[in-house]
Amino acid sequence: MQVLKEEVRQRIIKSAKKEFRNNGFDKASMRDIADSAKMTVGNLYRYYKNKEDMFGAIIGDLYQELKDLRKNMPEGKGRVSPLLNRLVELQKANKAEWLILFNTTKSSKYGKVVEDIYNLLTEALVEQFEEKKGFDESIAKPVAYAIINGLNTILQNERKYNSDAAEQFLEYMIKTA
Amino acid sequence: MQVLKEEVRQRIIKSAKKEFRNNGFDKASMRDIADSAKMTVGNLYRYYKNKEDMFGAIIGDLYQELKDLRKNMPEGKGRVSPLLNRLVELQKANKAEWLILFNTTKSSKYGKVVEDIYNLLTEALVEQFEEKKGFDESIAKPVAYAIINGLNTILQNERKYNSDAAEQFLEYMIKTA
Amino acid sequence: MQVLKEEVRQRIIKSAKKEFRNNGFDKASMRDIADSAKMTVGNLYRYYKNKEDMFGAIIGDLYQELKDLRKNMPEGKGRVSPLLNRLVELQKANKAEWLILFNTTKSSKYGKVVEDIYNLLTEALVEQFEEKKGFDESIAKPVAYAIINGLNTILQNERKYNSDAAEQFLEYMIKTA
Amino acid sequence: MQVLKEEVRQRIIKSAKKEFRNNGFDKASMRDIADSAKMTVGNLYRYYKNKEDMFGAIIGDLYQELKDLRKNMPEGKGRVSPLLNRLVELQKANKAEWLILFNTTKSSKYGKVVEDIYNLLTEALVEQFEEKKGFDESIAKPVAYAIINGLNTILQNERKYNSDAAEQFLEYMIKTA
DNA sequence: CATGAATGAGTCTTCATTCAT
DNA sequence: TATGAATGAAGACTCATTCAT
Repeated sequence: MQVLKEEVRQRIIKSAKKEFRNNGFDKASMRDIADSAKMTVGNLYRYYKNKEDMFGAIIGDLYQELKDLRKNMPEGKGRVSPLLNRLVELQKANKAEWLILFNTTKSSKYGKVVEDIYNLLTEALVEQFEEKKGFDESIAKPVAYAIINGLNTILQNERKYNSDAAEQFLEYMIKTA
Repeated sequence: MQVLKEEVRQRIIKSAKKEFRNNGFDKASMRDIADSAKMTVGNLYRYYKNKEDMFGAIIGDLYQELKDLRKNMPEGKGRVSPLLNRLVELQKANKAEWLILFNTTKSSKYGKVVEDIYNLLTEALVEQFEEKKGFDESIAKPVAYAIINGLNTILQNERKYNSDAAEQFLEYMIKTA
Repeated sequence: MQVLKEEVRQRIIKSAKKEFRNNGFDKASMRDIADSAKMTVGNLYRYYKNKEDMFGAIIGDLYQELKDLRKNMPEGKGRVSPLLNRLVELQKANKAEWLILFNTTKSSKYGKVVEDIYNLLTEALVEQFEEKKGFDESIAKPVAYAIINGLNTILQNERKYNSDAAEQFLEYMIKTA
Repeated sequence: MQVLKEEVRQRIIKSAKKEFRNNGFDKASMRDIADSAKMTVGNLYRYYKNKEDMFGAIIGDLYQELKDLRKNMPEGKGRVSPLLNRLVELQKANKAEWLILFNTTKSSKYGKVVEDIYNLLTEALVEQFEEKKGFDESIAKPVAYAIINGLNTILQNERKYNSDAAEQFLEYMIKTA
């Protein structure tokens, strides 16, 4: 059964997404991906140089967007809102990829970006907290993690992205600040 | 030099905690644990049946506490606060174990408890949101995840548990609700 | 664009020669040969049954010449010179093939011929040494290998075969004997 | 069947030597080495970090000697003899290792040394040829290869190193120069 | 009570060869 | 006549677990 290249590539990506999402990069098995894509392991390597390359094919675009986020965002005070809006946008557009990327171990090349996003949001929150009395900047970091993990939860649990929930959740998280 | 059984067991647990915390269950290496505990791999297996058993010995107590949490907590409205207080208490008392447990994959036996805690908090929040206008119950779950992940971030980043930060963070997360 | 069979065959042989010479039989890659010949791997197999067959197509003629060498050479004393002259002739005429063949592992079918050439020269030298005092026949074999490997070195290092060097080298190797 | 570590290490080295000598580094198979040493592949790796490490354990000493040869040899004219004597000495003391090393591909880390030895001998010969009329320096390189390959042939063919043959062969190769 | 040697199934990856189109 | 997708067996290497001593 001879198949078109592009169709095969899609099948691989689909299987790989599932595998990476369920098991993370390290525990994802090329054999399992191959089985699930109904082909041999060897054939995987005709499409992707190696596991990392395959991973990159999946989360590469999102990875770039996130890497560029810092320089594409306004600096200084009041940047929390635009930043969050952008993050939600990216989440919506890259649901599976986002979850895969954010479950990657920090040590890998791709894990760095995730860390950086947390830091970016933390910084933005620090500035915001400076304005308001009552909250110490020491909670900026936990709040940043809270926000992103909360958003990820929404992502994880809805078949289609629940924009309402995201909006409401952000309102909840931010309004006090 | 004959060593007391209990002393050895402690050495193992100490090394295993470090290893599990740094690398997670899957990537933790029995050999590294043995090396760090200054003994041979074989000896590890005299004290613990296998890797999972050793894991259980570490997070077992906390695991029990969390499993019993549901029946030890008051039911009905207004249980958010006591629940959170109890969780913070447990975190403080089991810092390393908590982080190890909450970074475990959901699929394992121990992952279930973590899920259950998220659910318990979610339920409590649902009730609370019902009272207040303005927030839908659909965000109860993300808020629950936000809270716990925020707390974990505090745990992860301070050498000694920063109670102030935890308190402040909870205040931030809850006061609107 | 339909291509003539013979032209294609030549392209393959040319690429294969380069590949075999650079990497030897085992490390030569069919894919690289195909790429370098600007065709697909599958097509290679329409022209040659397999890698070994392709190898045979390259060194086949030289292989035959060398196989027949024994019966085409005069027997008895004084055959060292004509033998060496013939070898140099063949080297000049089959530079790439010669180097490919002589770098092949002894175990293969083609390795046998190489061994046989060494033996033929050894035998001729034995006779020669018997005449002269001073040299034992036990060094006939090392001298045979020395001669051929020395010639190969010349082959390997000059862009165009350096006849002077070959002549001088042979003179050096033989004059005493 | 529990065995002493050192005995096992010896068994591995013995099998590895045979395998490396027969097939060279690249084609040597860890599985075959394990089989021939009557153990599992995994166990090989308890003794040697990887294939290269195992290779190094075999030819490491000889490799060092050869690497240091240049600086341990006299400079200037008349160094051909001492150099050859030293080479023969090393050959005698490291028969199997020598043959393994000299059949290694030039590209590897260890292949460099072999090349260097050929060059060292070539240089020494160039000087010698400058003195004598009649031979051009262009044959220094082929003569160097001839000498070493001739010596290797002796090594390869005798069960115990045939010192007489080596001596005689060198006399044959050198006396004219 | 402890050692550490050994196993075996698993991992990613490569490549000559085949075959549907 | 040619393509290139797919296969399958092999390669080096890792690691939790067992067991003889």
